[in-house]
Amino acid sequence: MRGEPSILHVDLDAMFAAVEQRDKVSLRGKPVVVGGVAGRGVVSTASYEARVFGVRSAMPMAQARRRLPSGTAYLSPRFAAYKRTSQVVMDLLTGLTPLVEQVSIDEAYLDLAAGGHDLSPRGVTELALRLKREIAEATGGVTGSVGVASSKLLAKIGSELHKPDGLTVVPAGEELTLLHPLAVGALGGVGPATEQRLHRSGVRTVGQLAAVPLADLVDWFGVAHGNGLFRLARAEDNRVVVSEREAKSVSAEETFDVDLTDPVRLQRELDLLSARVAGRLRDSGLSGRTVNIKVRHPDFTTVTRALTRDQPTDDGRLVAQLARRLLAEVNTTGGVRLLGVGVSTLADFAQDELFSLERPVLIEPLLMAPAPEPLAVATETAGPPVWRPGQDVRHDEHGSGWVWGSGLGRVTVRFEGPRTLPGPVRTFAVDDPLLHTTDPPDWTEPSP
DNA sequence: TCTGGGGTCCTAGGACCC
DNA sequence: TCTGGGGTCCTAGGACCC
Repeated sequence: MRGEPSILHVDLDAMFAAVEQRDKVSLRGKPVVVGGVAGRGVVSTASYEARVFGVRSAMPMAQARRRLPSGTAYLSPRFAAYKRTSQVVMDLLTGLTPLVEQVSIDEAYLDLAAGGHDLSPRGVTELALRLKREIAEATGGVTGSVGVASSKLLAKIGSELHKPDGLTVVPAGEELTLLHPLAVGALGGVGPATEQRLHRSGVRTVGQLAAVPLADLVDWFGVAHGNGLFRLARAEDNRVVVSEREAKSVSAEETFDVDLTDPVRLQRELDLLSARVAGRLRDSGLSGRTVNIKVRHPDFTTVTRALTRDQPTDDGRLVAQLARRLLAEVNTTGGVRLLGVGVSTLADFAQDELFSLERPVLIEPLLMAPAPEPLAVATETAGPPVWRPGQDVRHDEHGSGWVWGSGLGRVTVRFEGPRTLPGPVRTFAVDDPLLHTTDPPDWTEPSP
């Protein structure tokens, strides 16, 4: 918590619906719902006209239809349009300060202290009003709600307080006055489960939460969450505004209109999801070592399986192969409602000079040699020499050797162990590295 | 015609290493 | 030779956010 209200939170109001109403005049003033229109879809965003009927984000679309009057527009999301609008707003924000943290397509935190602004309550109020005006003008009528306070916690609560098109400035020193009467659910990180547990102990407001001993909170929620709640209830929040965040995982999933049972169909869906994930990895210049799958059964129970390799990949076929192996561990005879594929433990190839030209591949197991004879291997490629001779060799206690590396073209591998049988020279084509990519066997580092 | 899709963070237990 | 303790990595599940 800072000594002045220097953190600003902007949240665009019902953004998906607002963009649709902006782009289509006939939708203005009418209930609009954007989301999954098909059988098992849910509401992404309901316009304020639709919220009057109790429709909310994440509500099943079927339920929303039962509540809403005829004449309501049910629309599939147009993400490209929302992204363009989002970018217009983000550009405005970066004009105010270099320290902008985009939380989602329609939300961001700004550190005004990094922008050299007048941080008095009056100064930030004028700045926020100007920003709101500029957002509405630049987007053609999409409004944003703004909160300015001494911490992320209070700024976010402030932007929520007078939606839509709202503005709340919390002067330093008034944080607790604002915070304590609120319901515990207003705190970020307090979802249905936490709220229920708190209610069970008679804790309904943030003020009541602030009276709960730390030991109880840790007991109920664990160390991290317990401590977090204890601090938030006191408006203690030192979280900084971070402009760049590294991705930790990439995933794709799909809920089927009808539960799937056909194993062939399941494998095909898995392949498609794997290709989607791998494509997005490559688009971002990323690759990952862990492949995850997610299976949701018809009764909504969800299981995950994961497998971590030694080397990262962004190859859809390899991801699919590993995903299939994981799926084989899951009982799908009762049907599958949702299937998901993810890749995590991400690596950034661009940072590794050795791999800057080509993607790494694992060449098939090459040689059996008597243990504990160390293997020395020289490799050459017709293309750029991406292997350093003698390096990148792995072998296990049984003497099996593998070569890691990257590159296309013909690769010659010579085995030059001092007492190894005269090394066979093997040459093989790596014109398609994917075909030579195999699952890494377990291996141990050669002892020096 | 209940319950999306993309993420992040935390926990707990086991394996493994020193 | 009745028994350690810390650290790291991995897996599975769950809560939460937009």
